[in-house]
Amino acid sequence: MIRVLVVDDHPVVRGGLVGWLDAQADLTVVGEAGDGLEALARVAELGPDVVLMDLRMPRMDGVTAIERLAAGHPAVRVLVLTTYDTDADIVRAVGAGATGYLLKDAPLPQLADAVRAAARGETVLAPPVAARLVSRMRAPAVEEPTARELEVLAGVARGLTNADIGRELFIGEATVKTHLLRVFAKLGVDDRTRAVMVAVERGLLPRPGA
Amino acid sequence: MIRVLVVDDHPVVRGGLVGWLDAQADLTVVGEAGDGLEALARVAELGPDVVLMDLRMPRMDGVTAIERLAAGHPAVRVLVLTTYDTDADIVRAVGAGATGYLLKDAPLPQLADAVRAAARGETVLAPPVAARLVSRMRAPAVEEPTARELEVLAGVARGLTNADIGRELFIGEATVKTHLLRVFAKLGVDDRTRAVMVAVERGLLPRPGA
DNA sequence: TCCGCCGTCCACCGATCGGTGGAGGGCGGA
DNA sequence: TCCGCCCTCCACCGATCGGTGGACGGCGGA
Repeated sequence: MIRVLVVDDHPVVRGGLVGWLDAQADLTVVGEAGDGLEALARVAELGPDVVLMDLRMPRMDGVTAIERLAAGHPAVRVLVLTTYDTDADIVRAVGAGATGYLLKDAPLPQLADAVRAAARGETVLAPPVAARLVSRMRAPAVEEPTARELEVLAGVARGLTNADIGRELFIGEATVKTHLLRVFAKLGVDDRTRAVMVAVERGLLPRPGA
Repeated sequence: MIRVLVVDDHPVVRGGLVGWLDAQADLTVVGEAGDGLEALARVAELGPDVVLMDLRMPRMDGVTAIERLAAGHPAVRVLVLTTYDTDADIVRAVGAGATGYLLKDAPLPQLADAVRAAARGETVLAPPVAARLVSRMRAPAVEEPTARELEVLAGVARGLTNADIGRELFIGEATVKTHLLRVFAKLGVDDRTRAVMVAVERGLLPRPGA
C-alpha cells in the first residue's frame, strides 16, 4: 500500500485528489496539507511514501518545501502537481529534488499511475514538461541573467529610471546600463519593456498579479 | 433536487467538485464539461439549474460561454469558480451575467451553500470579490483606458517604439504619444514599462505567460 | 441642439535610454 | 597559477521618450 500526502491550497483540488487516489486499491491518502509549512509537519508526523505537491501556495511555496524535504526526509518522493509549466518553475522544482512534474490538466488515471511510478523511484514528467526540459538542454546557448542583473531588471519592472536603480542598489548609473544591456542580450531583446515581459514569461521575475 | 453542471478544464478539479456536490442530499451533478463550447452543448442537452464555471479554459473561455448562456438560456444560473480575483475578470464575468463569483480556495461547504443560493436566484460573491467590486464602485475616479489606448499599450508591451506602433495602427507617432500619456494618467504611472505592468496586473492586457 | 468624449494630429523641449568600446578588480574552478 | 565570469565604472553619441499646450472632426447622449 502506497501512502500518499496531498498538498494543495485549494480544498476543491485536495478533495478531488483524495477521492480519486483513495479509491485506488493500492493507494491510501494518509493526510492533507494546505501549504508548505503544513506539508513539512505532516511528512514528519505521517511518514508518507509520496507527496503530491502544488507549487504556488501561501506561507511557504512548494519549491521551498521540496528543498526542506530533500534535506530532512530524503526517502520521501515528491511529485509536483501544478497548473503552470513555466520554465523557471520546472527547473527550480526538479533542481530542488522533485521526483516528477505533472500538470493539473492531466487525466486522473495518469495521476494514479504517476504516483505508483514515483513510489518505485521513477522520474515522471508530463510530456509538455519533458519537452521544455529537453529544449532547454538542447539550447544551452540561452544564457541566464545573473542575480544582480535580475535585481536591476526588477527595478525596471517597477518603473524606475536607470539613475533611480543605481541609487537604490548603490551603484553608478553606468553600471545599471551595463547590466541592462547584458540582460537585453541574454533575453534576445532590445528595450527595457520587452525585457521585463520576457523575464516574466520565463518566470525570472514575479508575475505582476501576485 | 438542484441540477448542477460542472465546467472546468482540470479533471482533478472536476472530480473534486462532482464528488462533493453529489454527496449533498439536495444536489445532483448532471454533467461535466472541459471548456466553454462543451458547456454550451451540455446546457442545451441537460438543462441544469446551476452551472459552476471556470473562466480560463481552452477553446472557449468562461466569460464568452456566460454571454452565450445569458442570451440563449436566461433561466440558467451561472456561478463562476476560479483561482484568480482579477478586477477585469470579475467585472467581465458579472457584466456577462454571472449570478455569483467564487474562488477556488473557498472551503467545500461554502461551495455547496453557494450553489443552493444561486439556485434560489441569489447573488453570491466571495468576500475578496465583493470587496473589489465595492472599492471599484467607490472609486469611479479610476478611469478605464479606451480600447484604442489599450491597443497602443499592447504595442508597447511587445517592445515597439512609438513610431513602430504608429505605423502598425496607421496613425501618427504624435497620436501614439497622446494615447500613451492618457493611459499613463489613467493608470497612475509615468513610464511605459510600469504602465504595461499595471495593465497586466489589472487584467487589461493578457498575461505574458499565456 | 449642444456638450463631452474619443481619436486624430502638430511643434518643441529636456530627460532618459540604447549602444559603443573600452577598463579594472575580485573570486572560484581548472 | 591562470582563465573566465561577474561586478563595477567611464565618456560620448544619436534615438527615443515624457510632457506641454494646443487644435479639429465625429459621434452619441442629455
